Amino acid sequence: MKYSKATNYALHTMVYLAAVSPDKRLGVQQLAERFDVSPTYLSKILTKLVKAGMIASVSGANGGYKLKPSWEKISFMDVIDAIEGSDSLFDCNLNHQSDCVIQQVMESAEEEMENKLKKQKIADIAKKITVDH
Amino acid sequence: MKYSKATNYALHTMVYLAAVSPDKRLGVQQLAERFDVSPTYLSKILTKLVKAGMIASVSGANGGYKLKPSWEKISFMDVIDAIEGSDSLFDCNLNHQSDCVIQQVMESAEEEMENKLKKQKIADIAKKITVDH
DNA sequence: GTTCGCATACTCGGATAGTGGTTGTCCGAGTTGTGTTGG
DNA sequence: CCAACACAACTCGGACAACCACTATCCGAGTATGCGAAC
Repeated sequence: MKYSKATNYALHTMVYLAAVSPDKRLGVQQLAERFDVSPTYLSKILTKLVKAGMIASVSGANGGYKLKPSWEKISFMDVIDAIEGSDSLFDCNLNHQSDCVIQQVMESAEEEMENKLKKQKIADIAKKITVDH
Repeated sequence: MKYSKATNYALHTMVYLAAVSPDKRLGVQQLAERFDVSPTYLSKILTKLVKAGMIASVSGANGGYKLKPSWEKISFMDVIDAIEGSDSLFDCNLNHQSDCVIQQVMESAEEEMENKLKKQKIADIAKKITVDH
């Protein structure tokens, strides 16, 4: 089990947008070049972030992606949910009568991680960035 | 991203072995029937637990699987590691100069979950089981 | 009664295959900025 | 000088393909148990 590369690209893009300049519009080509991905693939990932309401896309010449006004509230968890979906990491598909105790344990452990990720805002990390990411 | 079904089967098997009777030997057929899996597939999963030193397998007539003496120390995390491997959930494969801050955030969040899973012993959960699981 | 051998029940592990999700690529369509042309 | 038009740059989104991990099955090999036959 691993987080997908798409999640990685999404997180890096968000942090980069926040670090460089939250108002600046950046073309997918520049972003793709920076992260060494194909532009069309990155575009597909960013579309998910657009649908989740985190960034805005501008078509046409000089178009690109830009953070939306409410960007400072966005957490790591938000981005991950947008890409991976918000399903639980663990599903007990066995049909026992009662609620599955194992399921409960796994979910509560997962919550620990999610709480940490909800606290971590993209904006906080963007401040720490110097050149890269 | 999801935990595999194999992990679910492994956890259920461990809890079941601990609940029924830690010394009792159970055939893979009974176990498979209980969890509604094919015996050969479950056997393949349990082999990983054997190699991790959690259970012992006995060949031949009246053979089966049994918990090893040290079973009470086994945590959820141990079982998950045995099945899924102990790699980090998140790998930043981008080559930036410095250490990736995003990677650090993800790893620390993951640790929160892992700590919880390390505290949860199979034996503790086995006590809560009545009939099923 | 004891021992040997065989059938039986069982796990082990490699080979194999289906399936679904991830990772990409390709391309046509739509959109915006810019420059050019014609009045 | 201004308006209309054409072109270039760019994103959008669907279709499609390669790849890999997960899931699962099959079967031959090895192993322990128990029963029966032979001495």
